[in-house]
Amino acid sequence: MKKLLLTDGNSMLFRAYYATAYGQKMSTPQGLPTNAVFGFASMMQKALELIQPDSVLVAFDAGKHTFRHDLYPDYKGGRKPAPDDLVPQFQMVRDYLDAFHIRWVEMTDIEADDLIGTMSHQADGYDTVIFTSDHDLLQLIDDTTTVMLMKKGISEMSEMTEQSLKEELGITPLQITDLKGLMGDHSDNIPGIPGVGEKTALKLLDQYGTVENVIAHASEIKGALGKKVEAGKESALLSKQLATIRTDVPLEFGAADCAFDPDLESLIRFFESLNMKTFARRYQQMLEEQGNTVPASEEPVTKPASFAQVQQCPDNLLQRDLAVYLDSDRESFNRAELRGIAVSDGVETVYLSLEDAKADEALKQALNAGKHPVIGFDIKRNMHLCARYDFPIAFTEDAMIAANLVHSALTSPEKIAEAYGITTANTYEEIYGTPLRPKLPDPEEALRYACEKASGIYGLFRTLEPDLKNNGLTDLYKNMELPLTSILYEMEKIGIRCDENVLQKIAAEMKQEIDDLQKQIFDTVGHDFNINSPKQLASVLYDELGLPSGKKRSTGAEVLEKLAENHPVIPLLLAYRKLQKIYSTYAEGLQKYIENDGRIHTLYNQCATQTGRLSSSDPNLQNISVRDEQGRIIRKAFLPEEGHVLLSSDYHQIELRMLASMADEDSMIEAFNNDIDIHTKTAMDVFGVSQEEVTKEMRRRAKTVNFGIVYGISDFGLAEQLGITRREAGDFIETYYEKFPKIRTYMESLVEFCEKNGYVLTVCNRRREIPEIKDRNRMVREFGKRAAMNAPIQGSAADLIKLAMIRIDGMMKEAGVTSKMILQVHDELIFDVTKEEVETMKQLVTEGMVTAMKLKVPLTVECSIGSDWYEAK
DNA sequence: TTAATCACG
DNA sequence: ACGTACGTGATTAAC
Repeated sequence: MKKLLLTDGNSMLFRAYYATAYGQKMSTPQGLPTNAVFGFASMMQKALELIQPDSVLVAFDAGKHTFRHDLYPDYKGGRKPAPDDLVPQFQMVRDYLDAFHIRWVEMTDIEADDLIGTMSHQADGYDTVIFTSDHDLLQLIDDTTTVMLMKKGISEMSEMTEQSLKEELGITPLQITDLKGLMGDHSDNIPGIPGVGEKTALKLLDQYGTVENVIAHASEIKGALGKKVEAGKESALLSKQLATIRTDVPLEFGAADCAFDPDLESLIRFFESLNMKTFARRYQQMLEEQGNTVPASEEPVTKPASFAQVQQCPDNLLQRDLAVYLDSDRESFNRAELRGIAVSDGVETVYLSLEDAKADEALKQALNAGKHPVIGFDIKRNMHLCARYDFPIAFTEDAMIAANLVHSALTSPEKIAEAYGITTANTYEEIYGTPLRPKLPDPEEALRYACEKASGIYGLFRTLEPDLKNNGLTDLYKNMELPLTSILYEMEKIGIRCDENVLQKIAAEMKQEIDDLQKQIFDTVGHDFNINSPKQLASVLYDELGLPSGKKRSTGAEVLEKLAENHPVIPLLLAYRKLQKIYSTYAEGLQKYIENDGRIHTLYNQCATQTGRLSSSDPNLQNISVRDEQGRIIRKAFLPEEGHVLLSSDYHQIELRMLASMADEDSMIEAFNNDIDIHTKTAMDVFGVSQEEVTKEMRRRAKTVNFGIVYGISDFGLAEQLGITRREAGDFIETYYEKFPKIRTYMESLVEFCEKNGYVLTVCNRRREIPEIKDRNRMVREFGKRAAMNAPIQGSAADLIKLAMIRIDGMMKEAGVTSKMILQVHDELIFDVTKEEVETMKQLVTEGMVTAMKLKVPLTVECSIGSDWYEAK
C-alpha cells in the first residue's frame, strides 16, 4: 500500500523554533533569523527518511475564528503571540516546502488538525502516518492510520497504534475526545471538568466509556468527584466537542494530488539563498549520489582543491592563525595512535603525514612560536598525543572548551558538532569502521575527513570568540579553564599507583561472600534466578512473595529498605547488591585500567558537566567507595610512589559556605565566622532549641534540610528524604526561611533572574543555560527552578577549587617541590608527596585552598596523610 | 542502545 | 492535577 505523510506545519514550526532557540544564531544574508526553518527542515528530512512516503501534505492553521470559537469564544484564549524572530519564518517555511515540491494547505478559519483529519479520512488506499506532537490527533488512529508522536524535537518518537494507545492509556482512539472532554486541554484553553486531571479522567472512562455516559451516571459517583462532575457536565460536553477533529472539511484534492516528487535542485537553491550551507551541501551530495548530472553550483561548497596532502606546509599558512586536527584513532589518550596532522587557516587546509610533519621544521616552528593562535579541539588529548609522538605543539586555544563555556548544555564533542552544524562528508565510522569491525580506510576519504575537521575547528572557534567576549567569558576561558587544562594534562599523565594484588585479594574475598549470599537468597525464595536483573527480581518480590508495591514495582535500595521488615530476603538482597556493585565496578572493574606502569590514568573531562565541575572517566576515580567500610577498603589499593605518602585535603562544607556568602545571610555567615557546626546551628534555629538540646536526630534532620536547600528544595523531596509528611517538611522549610531570610530572597532572585534571562551565573561568571525554566510543562519548569538554585552554588564551588588548583600548581612550581597533584574529587585534592615535603606541602596546599577566593566566610580545609588512599582520609 | 541501579560530591 | 530533591559515570540485563 502507498504511504501518506501528514503533518501540522504550525506546530512543527513552533517546536523547531524552541528546539533551536538556544543554539547557534542563524540568519539569512539579509539578517533574517532562520533557526526555526532549519529545525523544521531537519525534522522534515528525518520524517521523510523514516516514513519514505509516496505522498506528503503539510497543513497550516489559518484565520483566527474557527467553528470552535463559535462554540466557545475563549477557545485557545490566553495564547501569547508568536515571538518576533519567528514571524518572518512563517513565510520562509512555506517557501521551503514550495522549493522542495511538498504540497501544503491552509484554509481560512480551518485548523490544521481538521485538514489532517479530513485528509486521513479520505485517503483510501493509503497507509497514513501523522507526524505530530499533539495528543489530540491520536483520535484519528485506525487500521490504516498511525500517529508518530514526537517527544523532544524529533529524536524521541513513539509510534502510536490502536494497540499501543490501549496499552498506554487504556482507551480507544475515539475516546481521546472523551478524555479531553473530562480533563480539558491547557494549551488550547479547553476547560474540561475543573478539578479533573488525566488520572481521574482515565478512571472515569475506564468505568463509563464516554463523557455522555459519565454524566448519565453522575449521581452514582461518590464524594467530591461526583459534585465536580455534576457541576462540570456542560463544560465536559462542550470540551468534547471542541476536542473532536473534523473529517468533513471541503478539501478539493486527494492524497494522490500530494504525490511526493522532490525537486532537489530548487531546494538547494533555496538553502543557498538562506545561507544554510550544511543543508545545501547535504542535498547536493544526495543529488550527486542519485547520479543526476547537474551543473555545479556557482560557488561549490566543498573545495577539494583546498584539501590537499602535502609534504611540507605551504609558507602562506605559516603566517596565520591556525587550527590543528590531529589524525588519530579513537583509543584512550595514552594508547591512541597519531597518524598525521591537518592544519587550516580557515581558507586553505593541508594534511601532512606524521613523518612529513616531523620533518617540517618551519611548521614545527610556527606551531610553537606563540606568534599566532594555535587552535585545537580538546587540546588536552592533543597534548598527550603530541608528547608521546614527540611532536610538540603549543596550543593556545581550545574550541571545545570555548563552546562549552558559551553553551553549558554542549557537554560532548557530538553535541557541539550538532549544535554548530559541523559535518563531515563521511562519519569516522564510515571510514575507519568500529573497534569491533575495523576497516581499511580509503586514503582520500581519510584525508578529506581530517581536513574537514581542521577547517571545522577553525570556523567553530572564530564563531565562538565573539560569544566568549560578549558574555564576559574571556577571563574564565583564558585565566581559569586554559591554565587548568595543562594541570589536568599533567595529572592524567602521572596517574595514580594502584596495586592489582590488593584488588584481586579484595575481589576474591568478596566473591566468596557474594556466592554465599546468593545461595541464601535462592534458599529463602525457593528457586534460582538472576538477582542482577531488576525485572526478574521484581517478579520474585512482588508476584511470588506478594510484597506490597507502589505504582512502579521498583527494586531500588530505597524502596527495599522500606520493605525490610516484610520479608527476611530483603536484607540479604541489599547486602548482595552492595557487594556485587563494589565487586564488579571496583574490585574487578578497576583492574582493567591498571597500565603497564602499574598506574591508573583517569581522564578528566573539562566540559562534561553543566555546572562547571570536572568529571572523571575511564575509570571514574571520583566515585571510589568511601561511605561504608566494605567499599572503603578499595582505597587500600591506591598508593603513593615508593617511599612517598598521599596527602588529601578537602574543603569543609564548601557549598554551604558558598551559599552563605553569595546570599549574604548574616546569621549563617556569623556561624561560619565563629566556626560553629552549621548543622547544629541550623537545628537550633529550625527546632528552636539551645545548643545543648540539639539531639543527634535533630542535627541529622537539619543536615538533610541544608542539603535540600542546596539542591533547590521541595517539600516533597525533603519529606521523602526524612520519611516525614509533606506538611511537616513544608513547615521545616518555612521555619528555615524565616530564620535565614536572605537565603529565601537569594533563591527567589536566582529563579527570577533565570526566568528573565534563561541562564544563571556563578561567582566567576560561568553560565548555565536553563531553557527548561520556560518550558510549557510545569514539571519541567519546576526542574528548571531547582537547577537555577543549585547551579550557582555547585558551579561557584567548582570555580573555587579550580582556582585553588591553579594557585597550588603555581606555588608548587615556585617552591620547586617534587610532589605532585594527582587527583581532584570536587571538594578534595590528592597529592603524591615525598616524605621530606610533607610539612611544606601541607602548609602550601592549605594556604592555596583557603586563599583561592575571598568570600564573606572563612574557608577551612582538612588535611590528612596516609600510606594509601584508605589511610589518607 | 536504553533503563535501572548505585558509587561519589 | 501533577510527580519532584542537584551534579556525574560504570555495570548489568534485555531490547
